[in-house]
Amino acid sequence: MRGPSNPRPARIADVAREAGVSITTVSHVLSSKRPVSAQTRQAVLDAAQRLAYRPTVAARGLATGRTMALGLQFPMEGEHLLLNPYFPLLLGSLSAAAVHDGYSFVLLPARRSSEFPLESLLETQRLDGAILVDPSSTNDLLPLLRDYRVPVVTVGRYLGRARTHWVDNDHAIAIGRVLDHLAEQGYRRPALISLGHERYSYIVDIEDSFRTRTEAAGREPMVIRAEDLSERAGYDAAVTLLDRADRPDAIIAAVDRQAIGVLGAAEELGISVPDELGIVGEGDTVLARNANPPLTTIDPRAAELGAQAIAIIRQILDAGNRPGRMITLTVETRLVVRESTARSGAGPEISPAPAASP
Amino acid sequence: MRGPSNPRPARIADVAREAGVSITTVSHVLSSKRPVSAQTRQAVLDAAQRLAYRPTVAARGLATGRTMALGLQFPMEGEHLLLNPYFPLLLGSLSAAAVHDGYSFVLLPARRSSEFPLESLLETQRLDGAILVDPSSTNDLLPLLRDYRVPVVTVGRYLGRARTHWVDNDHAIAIGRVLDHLAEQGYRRPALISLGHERYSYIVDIEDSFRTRTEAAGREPMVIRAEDLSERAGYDAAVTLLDRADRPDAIIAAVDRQAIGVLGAAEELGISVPDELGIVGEGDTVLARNANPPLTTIDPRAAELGAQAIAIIRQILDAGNRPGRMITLTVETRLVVRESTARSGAGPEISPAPAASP
DNA sequence: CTGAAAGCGCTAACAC
DNA sequence: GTGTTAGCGCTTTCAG
Repeated sequence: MRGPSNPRPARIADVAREAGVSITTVSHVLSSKRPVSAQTRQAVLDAAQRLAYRPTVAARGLATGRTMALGLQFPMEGEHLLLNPYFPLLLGSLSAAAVHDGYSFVLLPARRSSEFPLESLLETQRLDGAILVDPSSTNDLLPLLRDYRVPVVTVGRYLGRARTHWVDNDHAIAIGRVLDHLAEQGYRRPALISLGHERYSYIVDIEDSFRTRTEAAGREPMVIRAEDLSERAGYDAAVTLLDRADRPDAIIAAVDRQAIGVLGAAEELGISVPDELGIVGEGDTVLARNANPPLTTIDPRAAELGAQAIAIIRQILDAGNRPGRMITLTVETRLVVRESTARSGAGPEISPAPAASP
Repeated sequence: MRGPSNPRPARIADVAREAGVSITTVSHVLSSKRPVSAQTRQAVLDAAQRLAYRPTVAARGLATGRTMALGLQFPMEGEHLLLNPYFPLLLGSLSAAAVHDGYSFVLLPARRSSEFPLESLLETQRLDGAILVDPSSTNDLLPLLRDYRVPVVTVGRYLGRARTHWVDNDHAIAIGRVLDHLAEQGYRRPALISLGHERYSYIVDIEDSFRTRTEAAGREPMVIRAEDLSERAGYDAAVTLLDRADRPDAIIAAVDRQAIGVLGAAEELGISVPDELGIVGEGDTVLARNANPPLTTIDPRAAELGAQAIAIIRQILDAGNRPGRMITLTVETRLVVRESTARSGAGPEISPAPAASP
């Protein structure tokens, strides 16, 4: 069935009447801000369910002084070459979680510009909080939000001066898993393609853990920094790597887009994948899935990242943000093994997806 | 100077006091919903200005029954290969205009999925309206929004059954300008790279107008459909085109990303740009600007498109949407001439940017 | 042309 | 453990 069913949405008073209690009680059942007897509680919940009750966002906002709007910024503007097919996944999960909690978004630019009334927005206190995805350390917005005391949660850590709440992948574990997998498949000289500038925590993390792990294994780390996250940059980096005397037999790329470029380079140079060269990407995007051969990739678990980011915001807003006390959350990645590293001919395998660790 | 200045934002009552009138009058001045004497009006405006007054979105929403939230959907999810660096520009302008009018966004997925509580959102939280950017004709969302009577404005026309309000570029004029320019520069056999599926009005428009114009000039239209909007697809299409006996001496690509691919193909085949081949892109993105040589491109005037889309929404909401009466707005593009078509060695030129035509 | 006052739906003192 | 009630800031009848 389809189409609108409730001509007039249920109000809190309707629920109260239906459950035979006062609206106060309904309010408290829904917010759990004061104890309610189990019986009453259940009656209210049932009534709310029956009437498909949803609090009116505006009314709640007016009463609590909240706006129910969150700032949202992600690496798009001015850095188009960083466009990452993983963002859509993340945005989807952020939006789903936000909708669930009654929040909507104000899309924020990474840098101030005359076109966007940023100051006026902040001045009039219209944001309850803000979520910044992969903020570069040169991000203009973060210091500004701090000045205006807007609680900020970043997805990926901010490397600038300010401290923020954050949720991030555990990239050390991720790289460890990749290297273990490559070793198992008999690859001996893995190389890493990262990014030409270290403005993202993600890049720093994968470089560091790759270096550490490789050196621990008694090998010299092969790391090359690509221009950007594009296929082209991946291609260029791969060509350089594969031209070396001690050429790598496996390449880990910072993102799937680059990995696609690596694949192209291998193809062009007549290097067979996965036999002569293993390739690993990151993002678990369609790019990796649809490649030929399909690419082994690190799944950052975007859905989890998004949900946790919103959860942190809610926690801060509900608890009345003790300043200085930062909430940080690590989400484990998942290694998705596909043909691009399946040297042994074993079928694809997928590592278990653990829950976020607190 | 920086940081929060107003500890307590001004309320409508403050403005009323400051101007020596009632809050009713202030409200009416701001909404122009009933006549107010010029004197009083000015006094109120001045007071509001002085106090930097901004209406509280939640309060207004409560009083009017609006949510002040707009659905926003653009081609990201599930169609990652369509990622277009022009979207960030458009999103920026949409967001700026929305903020100005007090609106925030709920990011909507193009297709229903179990992860996103779309039905529940529509049942309850009621969006005031929705903006769909380049909706494909197979878009799931549009029919759903219709069923729930959410006013929809599309950027680019929707080719499915339903009619919507829309704002769109005038692609016929755009292609005309490009062809004129190419002819001036002495190019005689222009070809067009479009998209493999006709699900977007944009693609239909440029193909049609290219065909019409070329045939009118007594030539056979050379049109090839690329796989997607990626550099790779542009490259592949260009290689095919440049392999023909009657090979084109100019290529117009549907988007800048493809045009970059065309450039790569020319380079690889040893075809000089702009001498042997002229290249034109679309989007006026950094991709075109930073290419070597810089690419001539069609500027869709994203800022104007975004502002107009929001303006239409506001008009519908304010006027009380007479159903059936669709608002449509055409925004003229601008041709940005750069080296990739500068055969005559003349410096870059830019066509004037006309205002939106009503 | 202008004002007073009654809500809009919810939260949170303040009672009991 | 539960209910009464006074706002939150704005729009909008209804009076004047």
